[in-house]
Amino acid sequence: MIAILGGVTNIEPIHRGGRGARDRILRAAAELFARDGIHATGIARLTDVAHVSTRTLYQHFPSKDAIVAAYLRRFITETPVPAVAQLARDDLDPRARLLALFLEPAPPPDGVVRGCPFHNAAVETAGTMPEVAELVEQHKRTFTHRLAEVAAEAGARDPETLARQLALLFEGARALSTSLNDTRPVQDAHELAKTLIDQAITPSQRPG
Amino acid sequence: MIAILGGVTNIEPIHRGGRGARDRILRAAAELFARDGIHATGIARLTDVAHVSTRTLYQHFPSKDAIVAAYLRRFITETPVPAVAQLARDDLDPRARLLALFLEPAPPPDGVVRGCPFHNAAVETAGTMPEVAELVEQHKRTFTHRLAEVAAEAGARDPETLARQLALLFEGARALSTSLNDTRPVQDAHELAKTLIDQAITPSQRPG
DNA sequence: CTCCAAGTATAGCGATCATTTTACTTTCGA
DNA sequence: TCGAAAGTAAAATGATCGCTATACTTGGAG
Repeated sequence: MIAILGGVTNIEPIHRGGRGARDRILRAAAELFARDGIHATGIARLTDVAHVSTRTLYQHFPSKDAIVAAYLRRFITETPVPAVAQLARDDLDPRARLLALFLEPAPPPDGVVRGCPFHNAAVETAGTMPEVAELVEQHKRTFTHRLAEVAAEAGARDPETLARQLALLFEGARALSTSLNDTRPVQDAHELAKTLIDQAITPSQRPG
Repeated sequence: MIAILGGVTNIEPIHRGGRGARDRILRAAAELFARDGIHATGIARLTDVAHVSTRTLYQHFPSKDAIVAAYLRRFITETPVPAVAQLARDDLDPRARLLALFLEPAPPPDGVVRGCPFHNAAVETAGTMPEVAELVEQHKRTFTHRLAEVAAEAGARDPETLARQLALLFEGARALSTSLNDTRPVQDAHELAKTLIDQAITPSQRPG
């Protein structure tokens, strides 16, 4: 049972009293884990950026692994990855929502392009954190499922197949952008997605 | 100037005398970095698997970073990533070579699917190792270039575009396989690649 | 006002990191 | 055969890791 008080984002069990240390920790984690990586971000750095003492941090989380898990969970329950949030926009028709996934992301301030936080976490942890691996898998599965729903809404002949294709394209765009340190692949993915979507909606026209 | 003696793989400057410590180190690196990740692999573990003393390791490489760079360089100069090696097979026609990229990889012994070593290195180092970032970018660029060559050979109307699409698909297949810990996306990529290649070769048939 | 949870700062824990050092042994071509 | 290079084992470097412990300060509800 989740109480929603005022307009404040408050999903996790309410930690009574106190002034938002937990929140600052998670916002610091969102910034540092995504930008510098999980291994490269130590607890000390986390407490510095969050303006939180070590003790407070460990009163909110039992371990760093738990912070990593909470960091990912937040992208699911509270602040979705921006691209994924596009799927929920009610000012766009379904086709436009699918394409909005591939809008060019803002260039990173430090010049280093970073990919999907979930995928990055999977790469960094390499199966050593079962909870993280589980969260990543779950997220990618529900993401593909959401894609299929929107694809169906858009009138795709085979929504599941289109969804898997777009998921593939999305992951490829992010990953290749990271490898090349350039967001050009997102544009390529956008164009390819457009033709795939249109082919999947328009009745088949190929010979045979 | 590089001397090629006998049939032995010997590209780096010849370290006279001695019995292959350098080689064992790099083979251990290939196994451990790829499977467990770069950060998770310590020098101690590297020396254990390579059956090499710490001192010997540091007589061959100035630092761990240098080992990481050499590990990646080896995939370029000596033992290409298996999928990339498919592009060079002379028993297949160009179209089949492009498709061979997406043959299902052998399932990992430990049950943890790992993606492209170059991409993984980019994610793990997050721009903190300039030489590594440079090697990853270079590799992805030349990979796409090779794709374009084979695409041209296969008679693609626009080889560069097809190459970028296939590169996107390849990266996506590997990355999503890592995230989902399942190689299913490689099959999806295979199917999509087939239609993309055929559409790119067959004269356009779409309305307009 | 007063109490207490939530917060602060900081020192220190053992473990592990990459790297260096000391001292000794093997291999092999000249 | 003999000397130098390449190898070995193992201890110690200082730094940093995640995490704990000690001692003190705040802020807001009853």
